[in-house]
Amino acid sequence: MDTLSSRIQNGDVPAVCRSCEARHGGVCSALTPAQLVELSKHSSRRTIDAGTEFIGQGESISSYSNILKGVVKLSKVMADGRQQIVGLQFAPDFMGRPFLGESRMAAEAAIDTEICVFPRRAIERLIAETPGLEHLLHSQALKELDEARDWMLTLGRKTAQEKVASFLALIASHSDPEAEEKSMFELPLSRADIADFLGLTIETVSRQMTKLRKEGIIQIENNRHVTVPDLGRLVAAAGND
Amino acid sequence: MDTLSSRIQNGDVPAVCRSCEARHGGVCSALTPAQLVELSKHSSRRTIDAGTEFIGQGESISSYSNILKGVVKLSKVMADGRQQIVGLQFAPDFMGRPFLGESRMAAEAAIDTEICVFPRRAIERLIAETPGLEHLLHSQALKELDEARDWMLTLGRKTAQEKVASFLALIASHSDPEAEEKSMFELPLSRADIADFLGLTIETVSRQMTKLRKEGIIQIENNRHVTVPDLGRLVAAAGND
DNA sequence: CGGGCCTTTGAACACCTTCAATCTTCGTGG
DNA sequence: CCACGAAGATTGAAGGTGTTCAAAGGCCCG
Repeated sequence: MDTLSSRIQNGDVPAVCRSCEARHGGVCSALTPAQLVELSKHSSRRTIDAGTEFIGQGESISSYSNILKGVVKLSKVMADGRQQIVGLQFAPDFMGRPFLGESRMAAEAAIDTEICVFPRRAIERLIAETPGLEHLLHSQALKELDEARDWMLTLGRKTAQEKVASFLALIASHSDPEAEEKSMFELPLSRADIADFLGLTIETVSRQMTKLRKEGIIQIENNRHVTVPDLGRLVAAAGND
Repeated sequence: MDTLSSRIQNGDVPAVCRSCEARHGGVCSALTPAQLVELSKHSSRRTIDAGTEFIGQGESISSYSNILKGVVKLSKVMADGRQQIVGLQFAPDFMGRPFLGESRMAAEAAIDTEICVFPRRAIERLIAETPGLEHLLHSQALKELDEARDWMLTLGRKTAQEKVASFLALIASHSDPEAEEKSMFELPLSRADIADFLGLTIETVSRQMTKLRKEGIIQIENNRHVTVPDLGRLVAAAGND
């Protein structure tokens, strides 16, 4: 629209940030061009292969990051190995636990993922001097809290079939943001991951997927590719009214 | 210590706030005396009897509040009546979901509770003009997110016995903040509430309590009064290493 | 002391898990 | 291009943990 001013504005923005999606929805959208320039000097892009854990549970944290592409799973492990995925993060989510020196969970790329890494000090300084940034992070924390509590209902009170349907509905909502009816997507998680997200076993997940398929609520190809002909039926199977 | 300046400072603080605990740990600690004066004009104390629901799921929100005394349970209900408690709040927690017009869950006093109620507009104006307040609320949101995710592990991966022990350990930690060994407290929840918090039935909760009692990990008198002779054993029974 | 509610206890059952075998998919190398 | 092997997914049968249904016991308050 206003090509002149946007050209000028872009002129101020670091080259690496110019094509970055996170600049619009992510934390960087709360920063001024000058702050972006400063931050970009200390930040770096990183590619993480599927299955790579890049933050360990209990590990001390020296950096934050932004997801540019991909899906990250956050998980907790008990001493005897039992595991629970406590959150999935998608682009352009911010990752890290502000104001806490160590991570209370592990972070692992569910599929091939790209992140932009910022030094911890730089972010904390920016938060202190940029109310808009703290507001944005506060909003994301509240959104994640809402999601965590929704999932507590799923974990505590839903049946295996409802749990699996809830998971599929969650992924569908992140794939086709505004699809009203049909939906198609690739599952970012293996059956084992889905089980750890739902508090079930691999076998139960598999059986419930088969059941949903036989009931015509979903179609599955090559294990990961899912088609949902009628989202309404899936949501109903998830127990969400 | 400096009695003069503290007298002057107290002189600026509204009478109703002077003896209020929340002024130290709660949201009000982030406000200046002048802001406190202004806010107190529009706020009011309220006593809520045990079992009274004072915010409904899906209800539109016109106020926030601070817990002065008591315990509040936050719960979600499914269409068919299945219920899950998704959080417990203690004094001096702030209650309400900033930046969202309606509540995604119900709030009910678990025991007799006192709260200080603020009009929504007043709080949102204060947040916008007081970075320290937003920081405090952000910190509380992150703390609640940590708690919610810890509980997801409990709901998804722990056995009934570990769940009940986890609940008792949680209550113990809120009763005797720094007790190293022994602990005594009154349970703020009925067996039915505990079941809804743990994703179990009343009967299973009862059976596991009996089991913990027979194993000597806890003592119970009059259903609600619990003594924990050795917190270490309870924590171990909760599966926390 | 009686009534109601909450809690405990018991027995049968169901759902999910466990253990085990088979099948599919996909990457690798011949 | 196909064959092979490993990893992941599905399916089956048996078993266990927690649920459901039912009854009895205990606590609180009139």
